[in-house]
Amino acid sequence: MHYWLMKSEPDEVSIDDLAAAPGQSVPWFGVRNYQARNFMRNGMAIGDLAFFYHSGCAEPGIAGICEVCSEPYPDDTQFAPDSPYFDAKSDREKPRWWLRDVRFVSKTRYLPLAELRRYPELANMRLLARGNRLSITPLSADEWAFINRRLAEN
DNA sequence: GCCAACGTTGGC
DNA sequence: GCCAACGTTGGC
Repeated sequence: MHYWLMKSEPDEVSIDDLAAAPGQSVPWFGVRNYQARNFMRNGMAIGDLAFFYHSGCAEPGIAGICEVCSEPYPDDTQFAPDSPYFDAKSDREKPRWWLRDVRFVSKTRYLPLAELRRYPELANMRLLARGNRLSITPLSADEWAFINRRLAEN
């Protein structure tokens, strides 16, 4: 079992959108970074849990929890010329970009990035590393447990 | 294989 | 809107 943090722009897919989706699950489309792709394709397993993080908004932070619920498969948007995620260099024989489906688990209290930064226990968290831009990052079991305790407060 | 230029991410 | 940091591209 591994733990993850997955960023989504709430304008595109928010935690509420995930909860309202058919089957309460969505394909995690649009990842165009090899490291993040490798985490999804090779690092994840069905049943892994992830924090659902809102980024690119006024106050970024953790908004809920989701669960990996499919094996990896090619991201369709890479083949759609009218999609912002279209990749002309990918082809169906050998797709570049892979994704998994994630399913809604719960909505949490909103835990802002600024609060995450205040906890010394999270000093080594990948998300908080200087200049980090990865949209999918792993968490240690300790980090996962610590954040869950903070979420249970208030 | 190096590295400069460029485009993108994402917090502020 | 700004800009620091990063990943990718492509010329050499």
